[in-house]
Amino acid sequence: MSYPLSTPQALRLWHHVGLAQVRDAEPDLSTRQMTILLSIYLETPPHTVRALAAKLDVSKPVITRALDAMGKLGLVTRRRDVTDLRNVLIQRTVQGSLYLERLADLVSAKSQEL
Amino acid sequence: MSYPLSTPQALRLWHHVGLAQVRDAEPDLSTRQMTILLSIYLETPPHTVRALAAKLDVSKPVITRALDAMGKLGLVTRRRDVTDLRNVLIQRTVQGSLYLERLADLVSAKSQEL
DNA sequence: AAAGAATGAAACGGTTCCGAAACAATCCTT
DNA sequence: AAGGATTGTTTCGGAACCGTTTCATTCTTT
Repeated sequence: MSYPLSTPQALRLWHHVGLAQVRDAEPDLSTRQMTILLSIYLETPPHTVRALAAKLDVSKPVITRALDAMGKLGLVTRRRDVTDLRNVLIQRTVQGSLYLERLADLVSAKSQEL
Repeated sequence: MSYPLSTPQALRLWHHVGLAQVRDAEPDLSTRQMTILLSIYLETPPHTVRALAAKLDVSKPVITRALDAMGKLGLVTRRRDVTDLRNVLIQRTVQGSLYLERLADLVSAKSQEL
C-alpha cells in the first residue's frame, strides 16, 4: 500500500466508514476520544494524562474526561504509577482492542471497494 | 489503489487524520454531521431531510439539527422545493466543498506515509 | 522539614446534542 | 372542499462535552 488515495477515494472511504458507524449505533466516540484511544493503542507505553494532553495539544481535563467516558465503556483502564504516585498510567483492555480491531476491519474492507 | 489496507495501516491512518483534526482545532464535526455532509456531497441530488434520515437510519430531527449546525458554519444551505413545498432541498456550498477537499487532502497525504 | 513545582481530578457555568413527542405547513385522496 | 397523510421543524427534559479555574496529592528542591 504505497499508492496515495485520490481525493474522491478518500472521501468515499470516510463516507462508507461513517455510514457504518452511524447505522450500527455503536457507542459513538468523538474525534477526540477516538484519537486518544488510538494513541494509547498504537504508541508505546507508558501513557500518562499529561503526555497525552501534550501530544494532542489539548488541556489535561480533556484527557481526564475522555478517559472517564471510555473507562465507562470498558475501552481503557487507569492505574497509579508505583514509582511516582502522581502519575496515572493508562492501560489497554481486551474490549478496547476488539473495538479498534472492528474499526480497522471496517476501514480495511471499505478500502477494497474503491 | 486496489490493495486493501492492513489492520495496523488502517488504524494508523485514522490516528494520523484524527491527530491533525484535533490539533488544528477546526470546527470539529461529529461523526453524524460528517457523514451527512459527505452524503450530500458524494451522492446525486436532490437531498431531502427524510431521505437522509432513512439512509443513515436516524430520526429526522437529527438531520434537521445537523443541518442547522452545518448551515451556521456555511457548509450547506437549505431551499424549499418549488414543486412540493413540504420538502427542503439541501444544497452544497463553496465553503463545504473546500472543507471536504481539505479533509480529502489530509487523508490522501497520510495514506502515503504508511 | 518547608516551600515550591508537578500531576491528575473535581467544580463551575455554558453550550451542544440527544430521543421522544407534539406541532405547523403542505399535499393527496375522495 | 375536507379528512388524512406526509414533511420538516420545534419543544421538552436529560445527558454529554467544553474551557477555565480550583483543588488534593505527591514529588523535588533548598
